[in-house]
Amino acid sequence: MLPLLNLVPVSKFSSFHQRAYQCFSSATSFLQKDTNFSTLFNSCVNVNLTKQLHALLIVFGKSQNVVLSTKLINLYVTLGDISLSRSTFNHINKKNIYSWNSIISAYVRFGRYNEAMNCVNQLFSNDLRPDFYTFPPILKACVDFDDGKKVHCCVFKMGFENDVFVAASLIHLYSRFRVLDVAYKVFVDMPVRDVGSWNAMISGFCQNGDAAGALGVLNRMKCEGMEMDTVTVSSILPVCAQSEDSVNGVLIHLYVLKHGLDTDVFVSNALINMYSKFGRLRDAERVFDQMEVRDLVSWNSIIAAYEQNDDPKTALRFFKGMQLVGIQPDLLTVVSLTSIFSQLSDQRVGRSIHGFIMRHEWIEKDVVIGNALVNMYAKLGDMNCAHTLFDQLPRKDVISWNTLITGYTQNGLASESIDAYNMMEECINIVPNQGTWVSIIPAYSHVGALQQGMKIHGRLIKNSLYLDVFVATCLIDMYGKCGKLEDAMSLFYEIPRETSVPWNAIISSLGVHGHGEEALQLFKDMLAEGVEADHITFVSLLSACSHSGLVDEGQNCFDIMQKKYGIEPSLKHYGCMVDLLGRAGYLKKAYDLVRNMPVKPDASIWGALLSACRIHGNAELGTLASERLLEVDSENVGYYVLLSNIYANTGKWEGVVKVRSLARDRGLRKTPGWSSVVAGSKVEVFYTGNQTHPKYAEMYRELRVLSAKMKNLGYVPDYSFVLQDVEEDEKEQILNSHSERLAIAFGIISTPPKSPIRIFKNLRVCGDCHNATKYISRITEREIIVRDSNRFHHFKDGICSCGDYW
DNA sequence: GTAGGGTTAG
Repeated sequence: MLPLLNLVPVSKFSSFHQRAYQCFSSATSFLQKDTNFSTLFNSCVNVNLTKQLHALLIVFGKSQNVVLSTKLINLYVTLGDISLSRSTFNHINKKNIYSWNSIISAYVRFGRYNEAMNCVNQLFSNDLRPDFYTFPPILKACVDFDDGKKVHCCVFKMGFENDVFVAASLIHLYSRFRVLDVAYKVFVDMPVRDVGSWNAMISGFCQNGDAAGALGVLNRMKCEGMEMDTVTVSSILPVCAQSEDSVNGVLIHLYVLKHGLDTDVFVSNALINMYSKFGRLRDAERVFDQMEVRDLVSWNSIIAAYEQNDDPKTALRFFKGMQLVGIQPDLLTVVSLTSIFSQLSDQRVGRSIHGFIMRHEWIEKDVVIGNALVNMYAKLGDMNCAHTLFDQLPRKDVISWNTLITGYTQNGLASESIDAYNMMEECINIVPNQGTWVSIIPAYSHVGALQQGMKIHGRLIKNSLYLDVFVATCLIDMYGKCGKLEDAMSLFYEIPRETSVPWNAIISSLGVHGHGEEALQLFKDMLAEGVEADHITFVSLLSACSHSGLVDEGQNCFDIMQKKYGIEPSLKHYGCMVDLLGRAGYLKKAYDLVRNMPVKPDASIWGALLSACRIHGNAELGTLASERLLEVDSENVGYYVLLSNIYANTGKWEGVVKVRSLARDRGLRKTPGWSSVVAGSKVEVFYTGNQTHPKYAEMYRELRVLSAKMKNLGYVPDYSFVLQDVEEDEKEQILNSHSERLAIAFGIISTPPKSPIRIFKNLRVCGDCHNATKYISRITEREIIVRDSNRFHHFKDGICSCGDYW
């Protein structure tokens, strides 16, 4: 009743009340002692009128009439005032079972289960005998207590078990306690079932996520000739949404229309949510448009629909519409808002939502809202705020931790992410879940922490979670990124692969290892197994072609992606194509592609072109690309470095000086280059030019010896990779102190002879170091695996797997 | 005069 009142437009609201008041006044002006007061209750549409009626009952000496008092109790509850219900109840001298039932169900309706149970205990200590009506509310209250079984025994002893209302409550209770077999037993033992009994059983399965069970019961219901009602439909629709069963979902929608169930708010809300999950926003909006009455859930649902389907602007428009009709946002509205403003990258409004939440003290109320805020700050790239807020959360659950860990990983702060994960593992009450694994494994991949990643893999094997497609995909990616391509492959063949997700990961792994042909073959296999390619598949594929110099194949993929799959190329796809053409030396073609793009090229596109210019020493186009680049992103220092590289390689030292001073003026500093090497179970990190390592002298000696041997075999240092304008012998010294060279030297002196060396570099590997590593692999008879920010290089017997093409 | 089974989340 109450929410309905809220929905009456303000203009109509007053006349609605006026009418009720007139009705009430004209009825009460002729009151006599023997009036039938019951009829007056219908006019009491608000608490004030009810209070007046209450006063009249007292004046006419009817306040001890248990029938009228019980009516009052119920009326006050309907109007939302439980304390008036309670005082009315207290004033009855001779309470009967009706009044007890009313006050108990009143408390249950308000979720005040403790008080409901107190009443129950008082009732039991009186001489009154509970009846059929007493138990359903009690059973509902039992979800907060563990004595459901005790109440069931009581129900059983009193012979109420066969009452359809009591049985439905029992089914509901056992479902809530996740003992579906007992719930099902109650259900099948019922001698007579009404639609409510079927609904209780169906929703029991639904709320335990058992779609098949729910649909099974629904089917039987149909066979027995029982028609679905609004409750059945609103229980089953979320299941269709969750199991992506659009066939049944749409069939049920047709049923709804045919039987006129669409006037029910619950049904329409469930339909909106279902269509939203299917990504069918037009259908969701049509349902919303056709609703006669919309409540808070309807608005929240349509807002969330657009928010979750990446249309924050429309979501915001609906939020404004909601404010316009005077519906107050609740916690869930605000959760959507946090996501909307992180999608819109709107820091300012994001902060104001934070303020709004603080003013309403909602952080204390529900952990979800705090998590949503942490997530918002993380998505806005402000990990300081995210972490501060996280520390202040009054309650943290596993999702709070996952949000923090993911935030760090996605902002490229892998070691902070790992720190957060380690802190989480110290909390005894937090159990990591799927979300934890998919946020921590990528962090391990990022820093190449293979050992830790494998430890998690081992842990996941025990609970079979490694078969979860998302977790497994992270593991595949990790093995790929840590150089264990065979392990990535064998895991890939172990797991279910009906969706594109694991395929994309393995194709991308093959790509960064330079196995373009195999990547193309896997793409064919994927299609042969009937798996549909998506836009990410093509990013992986195009980048695989690019790494292997498969220009024609890449071009072909780019074409069929649009023509056969109808996928519009995104910036990522264009980036891959520019990279593919540029690296292969088709600089003009690459530039033409950029000029004719229907979308505005961003920094990554110009960056790809610029790095192609560096490879092919085209200073002219390089300068042009970098000019465009600095227009769209003048903050990224990497691009200044690339341009200064081009100038250095072409001997234009004045250009180098110009770029450097430009970067300096803008307060940008070069990202320090570092390389790490795995020695035993430890990971050692080296910075370029770092001479403070305890074993530096030993490493440097090793490098001198190697250098002499390399020169005998024909190695000539390539000084164009030295950016400083210094003397020749100093240049050699500089090359020898590159971080990747230091890491290799450390690997050689601290691991057994002929064992493989694994190196990670945060930037791209230097060209001279690449050449030198080939010689080193031959001299030391070692396999050297270098992963740089772009791809893998496997050095063996003096050659590199990338064929010097990178 | 009183009762059951239903929709939205990080």
